[in-house]
Amino acid sequence: MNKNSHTEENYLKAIFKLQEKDRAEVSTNDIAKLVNTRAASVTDMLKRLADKNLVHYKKYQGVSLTDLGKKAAINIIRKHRLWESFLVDKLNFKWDEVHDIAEQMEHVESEELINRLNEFLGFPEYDPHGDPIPSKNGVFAGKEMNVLHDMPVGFIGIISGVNEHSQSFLNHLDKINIKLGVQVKVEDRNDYDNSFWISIGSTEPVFISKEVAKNLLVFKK
Amino acid sequence: MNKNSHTEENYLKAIFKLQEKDRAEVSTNDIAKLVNTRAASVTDMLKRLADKNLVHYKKYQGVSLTDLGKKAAINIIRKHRLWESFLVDKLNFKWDEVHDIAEQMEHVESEELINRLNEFLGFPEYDPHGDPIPSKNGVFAGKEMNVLHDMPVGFIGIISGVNEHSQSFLNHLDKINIKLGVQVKVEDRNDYDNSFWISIGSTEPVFISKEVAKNLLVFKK
DNA sequence: TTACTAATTTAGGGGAGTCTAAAAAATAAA
DNA sequence: TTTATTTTTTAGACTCCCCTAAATTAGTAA
Repeated sequence: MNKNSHTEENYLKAIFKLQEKDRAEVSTNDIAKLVNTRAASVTDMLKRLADKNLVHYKKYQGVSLTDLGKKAAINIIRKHRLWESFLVDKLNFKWDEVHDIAEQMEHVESEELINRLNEFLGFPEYDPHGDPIPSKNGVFAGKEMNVLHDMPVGFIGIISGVNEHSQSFLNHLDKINIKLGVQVKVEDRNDYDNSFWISIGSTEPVFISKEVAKNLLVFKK
Repeated sequence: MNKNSHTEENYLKAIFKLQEKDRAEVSTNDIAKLVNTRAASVTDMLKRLADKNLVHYKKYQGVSLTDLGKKAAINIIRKHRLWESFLVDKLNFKWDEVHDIAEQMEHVESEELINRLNEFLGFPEYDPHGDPIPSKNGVFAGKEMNVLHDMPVGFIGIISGVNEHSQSFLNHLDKINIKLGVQVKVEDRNDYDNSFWISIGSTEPVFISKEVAKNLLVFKK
């Protein structure tokens, strides 16, 4: 993992948080507020992040994280929440005192350190504020995965796993542009054959059969 | 205490260490080596540090820390050594693995954090390398350590510190089973190359070169 | 559709910290 | 004491991240 600067990490984290909330493309102004800087500075940084393939960015269109960027963001959040747990559980800080300190500690760079810290804390699943601590692989606890097939029209979630691991199935997913981590929305379902219309991200809806829908796992958003 | 940048803190720490050793004015070149940069960059920084009243500096005359600078340097060293203790005592790192991580953690800014960490660790007086941890007020625990190299045949003592903190040196010590706290006896010394035969605890005597002997500190028993 | 407003981007510049190359001072050698 | 060598400093430039002011685009209301 190529090291990103502290500043870059803070931007990634901010974008992730906004994306989580608004489920949409993130605006320059909102980022500026969150990282406590000016819009012009944000634009500057977005270009740099795009160059490093950490965000998708088109002028005036807002940004979203790439897979790489999301991975980096989640990693920072993982570190932040583990350190918060440490501060509260081991050093007896109160839960409202730890944010600023964890904000600094989250930038310490050592995979091994975080793994050991995690173990030392007894593999906590939630931080002192009740926020889930993502695993090493970026999976958040506390969100049960559901089979897409069982979800109602209007459901919005994140593709987070598969029930079927065959070459042909995974290949099919690739073709219709379904990847782990992308957002899906159930647009419509056909009662006759239990097939679905779903939209992936912000593209045109695609058709999937019940066979596919039964093998796709989603997080509720 | 006005916050100094990470970089400034690293320079202060470096100057402190050099001053400790040579007890003289510190040279630009030596600093450059220690902070892993070029002499020109050091000169730049020295001016900035002088402006902030952290060092006494006159062109071509070398530098020394002001009281303010020394206070800041000691504070960083305190944090560094406390974090090293944490890493070894609580997270079970080996003593040769912790330096780089502590180098990052030492810059986390929170008085309260360090005080609580200190308490959590049981108010340790020495870090895992045997170096004294300065108190909040900058007082180092006193101890009369001797360089093993200067000890006569027959000397018995306790390994209590090192003069050299490189990964490779510490690793070498591990290999020949030298750890802090173990008893050593000088069995023989070879005048030709100043190498030693020493016994560690009750095992067979081992051979150490003068380079090693000069970097090992012992308490008289 | 046009005009206005809000959001975003460009242009230009600044500070911190880094670098290389060249000049100046200090030190060592002849 | 003059010369050669080493150390240190200056000069000029680069990157990262920030800023303000002005221009551009998008969105909204008339």
